[in-house]
Amino acid sequence: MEQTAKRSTRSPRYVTLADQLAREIDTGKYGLGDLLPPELVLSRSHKVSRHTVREALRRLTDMGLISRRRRTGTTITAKSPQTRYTASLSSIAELFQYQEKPRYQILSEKPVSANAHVAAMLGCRRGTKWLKFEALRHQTGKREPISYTEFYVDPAYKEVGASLRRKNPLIYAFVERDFEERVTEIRQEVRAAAVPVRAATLLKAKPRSPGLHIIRRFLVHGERVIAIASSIYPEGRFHVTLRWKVQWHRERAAV
Amino acid sequence: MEQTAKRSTRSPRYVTLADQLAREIDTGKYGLGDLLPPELVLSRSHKVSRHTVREALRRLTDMGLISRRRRTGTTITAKSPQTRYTASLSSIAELFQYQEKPRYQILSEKPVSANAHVAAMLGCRRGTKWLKFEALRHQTGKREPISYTEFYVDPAYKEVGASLRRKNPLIYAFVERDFEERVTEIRQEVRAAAVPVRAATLLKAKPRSPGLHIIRRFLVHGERVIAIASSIYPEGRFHVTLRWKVQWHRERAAV
DNA sequence: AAGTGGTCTAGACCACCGA
DNA sequence: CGGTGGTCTAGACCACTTA
Repeated sequence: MEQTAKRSTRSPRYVTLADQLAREIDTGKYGLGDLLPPELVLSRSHKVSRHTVREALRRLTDMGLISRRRRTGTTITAKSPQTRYTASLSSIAELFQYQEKPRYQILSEKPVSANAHVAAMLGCRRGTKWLKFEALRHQTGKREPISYTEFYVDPAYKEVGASLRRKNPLIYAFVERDFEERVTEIRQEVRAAAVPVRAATLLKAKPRSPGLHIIRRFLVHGERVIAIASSIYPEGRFHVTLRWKVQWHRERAAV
Repeated sequence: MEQTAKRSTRSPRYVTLADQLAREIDTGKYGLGDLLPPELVLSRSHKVSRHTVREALRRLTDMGLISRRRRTGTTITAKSPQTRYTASLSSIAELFQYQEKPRYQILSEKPVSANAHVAAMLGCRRGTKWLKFEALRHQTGKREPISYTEFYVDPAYKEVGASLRRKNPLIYAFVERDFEERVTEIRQEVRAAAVPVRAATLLKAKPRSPGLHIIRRFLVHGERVIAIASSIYPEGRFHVTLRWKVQWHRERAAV
């Protein structure tokens, strides 16, 4: 086998190699939790440079098939690709999909202790302490508010209170400023819900009319919830849009 | 400057370089649409190997700051990071968030020509031809259907018709099987909507009660729409969940 | 035709961390 | 301590694309 082999395929070697390894993982040559051979071994056995091996393994990592640790080696973490499509967010602000700067009107602020209902919604134990805010979001030029939000913040994050107590606070802005560096994960739930009577009054919407109920949980270290926003949007005032794009392409059969 | 310089920082060189370039882009040394110097120039001017430059540029690409094309060069596409949080989908099936295999019941099938309303929803010109299906999605163990879906498919994709005409078709399955290789983008819209009378009857739901209206557009080549699913989910039967995770971390000041 | 990014090799040293 | 992946160098040829 010479240097350039034949490579009738147009694919780079690292793609060919990645595909081959992916197939071997899928067909059971390596099982979940098994170790892939070290880079140098793969390099020798496949007659490519270590760089090419690393490029291939990077590809498998992007597919979510393997995870790598020094000294330990390369572990199989999945048998088939995990992340074919991805959507992205440039900032927390975008999660709320503002076209322009929104204004928030804080209606109330008080410390609360989670009762059963709140505990369920917040995914915490009963009795946990939270700082609760009620707010209306307004859009310039519109008479009716866009949404009614109940905002729960871990009391440990006191600076949030100060941010919100400012006149004309920007909830998203405070989240950005105070949290963005720390928030490692955001979980979002979107449901259909009738607009509750109290919210409807504040929102100038028809009580029990259709609405979106969106809960957004902000986590640090991927597990601890530090803030939750539970929002009601009456029909027609807001919608969630998402663009999923393919992250990588399957190679065409062959081999 | 020696080989190893001083590097009091623990960061690899490609990270340092990426951060420096990101800062230069942010502070206006390079403007939107400008070209970054070629790899070889950066390699010489920063006294690092081309490989290190490429690693740094890969990082900037991941941040969405630059896009690269052969012969043309490296173009600045944003002044600040674009994709701090990402969500992922392992397959098209997951878009519909099935816990188990759903069953679809096809109610009707007919060719249609887009009228104004359909054209608006599908984002196409009036008069465009589509193959339209109506379907109910059932979940085993539940008496009521989960959703009512109007499905529009580009007639060019005939095999879809065949797939759907099979007994007990799996819409997601056909999308997977017939489309997955080609679909490069999916756009999803989630709105609040009252359940229309016809859908309510089929779904055994209260007419005009709150529901989710979800439109999913399937695109090839990132622009041509080949299929659209417009679904109604009555309250309590379905919800959309998303997990956004930080993709990369800002480097700590320094430098 | 020429210059860009894309791929690839052969080597080297380093940092981490489990045995 | 030794072996792993992580970083880095100095080269080379290739493929694409547009001026």
